[in-house]
Amino acid sequence: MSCQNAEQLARCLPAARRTRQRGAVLHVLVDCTEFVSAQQLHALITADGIAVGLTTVYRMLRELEVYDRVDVVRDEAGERLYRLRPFGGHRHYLVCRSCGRSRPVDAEVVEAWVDRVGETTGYAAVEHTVELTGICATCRPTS
Amino acid sequence: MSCQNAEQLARCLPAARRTRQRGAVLHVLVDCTEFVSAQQLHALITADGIAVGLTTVYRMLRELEVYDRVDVVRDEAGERLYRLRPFGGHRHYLVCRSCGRSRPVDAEVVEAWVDRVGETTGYAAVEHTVELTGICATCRPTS
DNA sequence: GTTGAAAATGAAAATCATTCTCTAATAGGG
DNA sequence: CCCTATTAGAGAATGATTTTCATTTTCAAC
Ligand SMILES: [Mn+2]
Ligand SMILES: [Mn+2]
Ligand SMILES: [Zn+2]
Ligand SMILES: [Zn+2]
Repeated sequence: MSCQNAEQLARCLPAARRTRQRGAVLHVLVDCTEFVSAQQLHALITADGIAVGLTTVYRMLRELEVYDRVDVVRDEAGERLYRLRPFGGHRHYLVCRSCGRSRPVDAEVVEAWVDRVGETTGYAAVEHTVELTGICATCRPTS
Repeated sequence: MSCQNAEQLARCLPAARRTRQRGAVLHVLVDCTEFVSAQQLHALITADGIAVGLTTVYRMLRELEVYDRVDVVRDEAGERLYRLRPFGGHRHYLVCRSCGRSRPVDAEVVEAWVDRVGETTGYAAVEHTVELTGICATCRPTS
């Protein structure tokens, strides 16, 4: 089910030791096809019958974020949602406000625009956040 | 100093009554040229010698948001920052991560891209968040 | 000018995701 | 096995925002 391998992922991180907990977080995260919050992820791991502290889940997600292995978005409540980054660069997503399912969108246009803004304005180290939400076909009430 | 008028703004909201507090929030907000948090705004009002509860400030900002009179961004800590919306439609901003100064950017390209994504994917009611941050010329260390 | 119902206020408490602290557990090299 | 630096995690702390609810205020009607 994994589009990435948990062991491989572990090797990208600087952790000195291999623990049951770190393994569990990565294994479950690899199987997540949608964005999940730290708490949801913790619940999923727990549901698998593995005991891992919430603190550890938060720690690992932050670590993955620092090492650019996850994309992060905020939901409407400001809660942070994580998803393993499928490929090299980051992606942007269109998330259904009803069911939460997301699909990556082609944002080349936007990336180019961001670069241009950086050049035009003289701002350095320009970073961007781009998030799209909508109601997917499945969730749309049948008219 | 106002690019908008507080009284005019008050009329856009559904409030049934005119109070000293509501007036104060709007007056101070009108003079803010940069994004401010609810707490900063509260401090500014207090500094003006007007007593207004923090609760009331939060309430008004939420109201202004519901009625599309403010643009809202989140800083890196996830805190919400508000700014009166200058014109009809919403704007996107390039915010300096060092000093917080922001400038609107021309995002026509992005708006068009968003529309296209909506059409292409079949998602309804597509909404977007686009935020840019960088380091402005003033803040950049002189090399 | 008075009155009163509804609206608005705000102090204090609650919420809740996230971070911090600090002790106990343990991985893993020697 | 031993030792110790690393990791785990329970519980407390944090802090922005929201909720509660008793009190105050507005303003239209009298
Ligand atoms: Mn991008
Ligand atoms: Mn836009
Ligand atoms: Zn959906
Ligand atoms: Zn700056």
